[in-house]
Amino acid sequence: MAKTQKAAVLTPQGEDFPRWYQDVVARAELADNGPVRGTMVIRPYGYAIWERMVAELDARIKATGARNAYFPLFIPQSYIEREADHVEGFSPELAVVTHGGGKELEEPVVVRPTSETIIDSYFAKWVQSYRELPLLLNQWANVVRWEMRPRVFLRTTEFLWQEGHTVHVSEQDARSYALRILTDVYRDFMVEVMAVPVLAGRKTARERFAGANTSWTCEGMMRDGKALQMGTSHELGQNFARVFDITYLDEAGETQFGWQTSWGVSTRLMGALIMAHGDDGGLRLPPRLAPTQVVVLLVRDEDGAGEAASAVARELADLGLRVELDARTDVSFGRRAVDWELKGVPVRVEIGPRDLAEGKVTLVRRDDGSKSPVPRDELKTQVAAALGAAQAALFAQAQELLASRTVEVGSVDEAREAAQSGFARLPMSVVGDEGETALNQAGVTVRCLLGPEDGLPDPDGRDENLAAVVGRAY
RNA sequence: CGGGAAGUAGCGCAGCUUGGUUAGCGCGCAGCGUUCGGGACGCUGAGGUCGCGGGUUCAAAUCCCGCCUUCCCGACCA
Repeated sequence: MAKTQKAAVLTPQGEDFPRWYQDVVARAELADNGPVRGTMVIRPYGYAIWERMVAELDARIKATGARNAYFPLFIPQSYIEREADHVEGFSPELAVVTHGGGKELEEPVVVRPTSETIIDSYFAKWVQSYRELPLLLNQWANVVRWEMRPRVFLRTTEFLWQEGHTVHVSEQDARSYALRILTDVYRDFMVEVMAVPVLAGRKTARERFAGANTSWTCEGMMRDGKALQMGTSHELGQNFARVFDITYLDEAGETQFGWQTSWGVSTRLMGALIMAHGDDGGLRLPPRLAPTQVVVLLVRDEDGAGEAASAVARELADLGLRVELDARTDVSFGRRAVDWELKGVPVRVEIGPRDLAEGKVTLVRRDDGSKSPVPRDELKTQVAAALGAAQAALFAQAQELLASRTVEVGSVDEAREAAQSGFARLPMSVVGDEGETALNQAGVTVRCLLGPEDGLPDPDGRDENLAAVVGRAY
């Protein structure tokens, strides 16, 4: 094969991280921009990854007892306006429909930015007795929040998500459910499937969801040291129950307002996946999430290599792995190798005449680029081992990044400085309200509050007694 | 929404300052041939309302006005 100059596949991360991100999205065929500002087209490969996320999350959500339902895209404008904090938080980013059927509507309808108000108006109708609680619902839907500064997957005007909405008999019950979602659904998925270490903590008052009493979050660190809020779970108290009149009769026959939660993760997780693991060669997918875990790459169809490649692909698929066979020998080997690397497929099995003659195949790991000859009869165990090792290695690398770019500081000034390259930790009592304002003015925010040993804070604990993690965020 | 940059073939760009034949180049794409273990090479070829709308002019990719979109930096958010 003629030697040619190896052009950079992507803008290197170190040169221009945002540009690198754009390049990956385009070259790995994840998404395109839509024609309307802030909208996106999710391409088949990107959507396949999202579908894997949905499958894993949906199973965990259902394991907590929630069931799926679907509520309308259009919400009467008056609904949104009922809860004061909620209106104030969302009105700047609402898309409002004023015309329908060729006529001006008597009451404009809002395209849902989130569904608390419409779902709660039905909860009010459905909930009668303490015997029916808790009521645990989830919906997979698209929502619209008009964005000033859109960025594919991270901040789009329309995005896909899951939003859970629940009603409980007590504050305690609502709280423990909100926390269960945070840890057993979100954190578990992010850590175990996405291989992204996250800090699970509480939001400060000013970072809270519009209408919530308490917001809990999972924050991840991207490879450029910036924070990404990957999922949130909110305790809504009785705020919405009071305005939507969600009441039930308790055991004593007394009328009570319900206690509520809401929680969501979105296609922003795609951005987290890209930026937490991607390198200069493109995406690096953790095997548990990858739509294709193993690609069997036929080098050249000679001496029975083609048959051998199909046999290997079948063999691996029979193990229950997600396998793809690439027998496109009319496309050069190098090009195909680069393409699969861009797409982040965790393990590649290369088979050509040379391997065949030696009774082996070549196993290549995407996460570290290692190549090793593997005897045919050891292939199954070696592939399984490589997948396990790749999953662990990606998590370990991300964890090391988080650890090495998080520093303990003692003042707001030091925190602002440290946040330029990662996270800073300091007591919230040192930050205070003025400190938080000062940080915000420098483009830095308190990402979350943590308890002792980086654990979840005591829900009743005061902010001043907690550790603040501050950083720049997407 | 404020400040900056940019929209010319699928992608990346030149041409615009100083208006004037048929709008070029690289990559990609199609056909044929030679290749084939890390983005192969040659030949032939297809592909363009120059972002959209208006204006100036005998003549606009080029000059003027408006709008849309994208990227970067700030205020809001999953």
